[in-house]
Amino acid sequence: MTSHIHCQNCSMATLCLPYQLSPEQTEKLDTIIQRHRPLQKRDVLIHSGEPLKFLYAVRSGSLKSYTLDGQGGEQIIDFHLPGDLIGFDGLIDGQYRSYTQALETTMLCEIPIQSLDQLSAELPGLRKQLLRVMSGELHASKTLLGNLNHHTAQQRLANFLVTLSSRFQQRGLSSREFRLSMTRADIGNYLGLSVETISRLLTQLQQQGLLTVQNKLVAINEPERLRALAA
Amino acid sequence: MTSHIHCQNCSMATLCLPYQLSPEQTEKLDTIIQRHRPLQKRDVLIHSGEPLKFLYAVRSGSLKSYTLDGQGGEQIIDFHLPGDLIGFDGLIDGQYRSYTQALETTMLCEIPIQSLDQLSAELPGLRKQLLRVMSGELHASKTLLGNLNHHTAQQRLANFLVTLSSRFQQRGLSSREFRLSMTRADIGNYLGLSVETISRLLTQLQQQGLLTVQNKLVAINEPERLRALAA
DNA sequence: CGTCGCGTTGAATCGCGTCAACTTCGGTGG
DNA sequence: CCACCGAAGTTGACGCGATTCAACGCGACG
Repeated sequence: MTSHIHCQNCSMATLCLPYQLSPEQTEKLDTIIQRHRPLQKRDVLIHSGEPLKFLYAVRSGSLKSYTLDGQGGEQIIDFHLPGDLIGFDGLIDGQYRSYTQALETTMLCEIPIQSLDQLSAELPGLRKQLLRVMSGELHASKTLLGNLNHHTAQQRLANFLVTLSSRFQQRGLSSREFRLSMTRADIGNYLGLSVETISRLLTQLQQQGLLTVQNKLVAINEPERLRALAA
Repeated sequence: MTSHIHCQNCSMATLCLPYQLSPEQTEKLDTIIQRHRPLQKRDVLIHSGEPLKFLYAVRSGSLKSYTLDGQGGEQIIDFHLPGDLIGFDGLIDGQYRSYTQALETTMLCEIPIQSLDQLSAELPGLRKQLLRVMSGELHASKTLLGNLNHHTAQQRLANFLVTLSSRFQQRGLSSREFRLSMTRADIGNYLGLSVETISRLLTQLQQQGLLTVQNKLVAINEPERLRALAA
C-alpha cells in the first residue's frame, strides 16, 4: 500500500483536474498528488490566514467553507462535494481566505500549489482546466448571488435543493433522493435565513407533496414543480 | 495615431494584467492587446451566450454586468471600474455568461483569449497574474455574498459605499468624494433592495452627518463611522 | 414648454426574524 | 441494552424592517 492515489481510477476525475487530459498527462499529474489523511466530522482542514500550500480535491464526504465576521459568527460561503476543488480563492495573496470544516468523514487529495504551477507550464490542457474550474466557481458564485438577492425564502430553499440535486447527479448519484450532510442551521446560514424558516419551509414543501423529508434524508417527488418554485 | 495602445503608459497597469511583468514581458503583452471603440452610455458590450473571444480591460468609465431572470428582469452581479477585467466567468464553456453595459462613456482594451493563452505558456508571470486576478474576483464575489446575507439594508449600503471608496482609492482617485455612475435602481438591484430603500437610507446617512449626497455625487464625511456601520 | 427618466417621501402591508416551549435524534456511559 | 443528556429540529405567537403602492419634485432633452 502506497500513499499515492491514482487519478486514473478516481471516479471523480471527470469533475476534477484530470478532465480532458490524456493518460500520459494524467500520469504526470498523478506524481504530484498525495492522499490526505481522512477527516472526521467537525475536523477543520483549513484555517483562514494560513499560507496556501495545497489545493484539496474532495474524494468522498463533504465540507463547508466559512468566514468569521466581527463577532465571531460563521458566514457559510460554500459546501463542497466529491470532485470539488478547495482553495482557489486564496491564490490572490497566497493565504487561505476561509475556514473549511468536514461535515462528515471525508477523504481528500492534496495538490501542492508549486508543483501544480510548474506542471501547468508543460501541459496546456492542465492550464486550461485550471482556468475552467476557477471560471466555473466564479460563475457559480455570481449565480448564487443573483439567486439570493431578490428571492423569497421559498425560492432560495427550492433553488438550493435543485442545485444540490443536480450536483449529485453530476457525481453519478441519485438526483431524486439524497442526504443533507449539513444541519438546518448551516443551510439557513448559507441562504441568509433563520433555522426556523428552513424548518417551516421543508414542512410546507412536504405538505404540498413536492418533497418527502425524513431527518437528513430528502426525496424530491416533483422535480418540475420544485424547479418552477426556484425560478 | 495607431490603434495600438501601450500597457507601459497605462495608469491602470498595476491593477491589470501587466502587474509584476518586466518591461520586455509587458511589451510582448502589448502586441496582442487592441484598443476597443469607445462605448457610449447604455451601449451593450457583451451579450450573454455569445462566444467568448476577448477579455476586456476597462481603461476609463464604468459598466455593469447582469443576467436576465425568467421574466426578463435584470440581476446586476457586478460593477466594473477602470483596471477591472471582464469576461472571466465565461472561460468555463467559451461563452459569455452575462450582459455587460456601459454606465457612461467608456474606453476599453480588448484581449484575444487565444493569444493570451499562448502567451501565458511563455510567461509564468502572466500565468500567475491571470490566476491571481481570477482568484481575487472569486474572493470578492464570496465576500459580497457574506455581506448581503445576514445584513440589514443599512449595513449593505454602507458596505457598498466603503467598498466603492476603497476601489477608487486603489485607482488613485479620492476615497472621500466620488460619483455614482449607476442609478439608485442599479444599486438597489445589486444589493437586493428596493429603490425606495436606497433613497431613504442615503437621506438618513446624510442626516446623521456621515455623508453628503448631491444627486450622483457622494462625499464621505466620516469614513470611520461608515465603516463601523458596514460591519 | 411638455415629456420622460430618475429620485424622494409617505402610508399601508407582509414576509421573515426573534423569542420561547417543546420534541426528537444521536451519541455516551453505566 | 437501555437511560441519559445535549444537540438538532419543530412549531406557535409576536414584532419589526423592508417592500409595495402611490403621489410628487426635479433636471435633461427634444
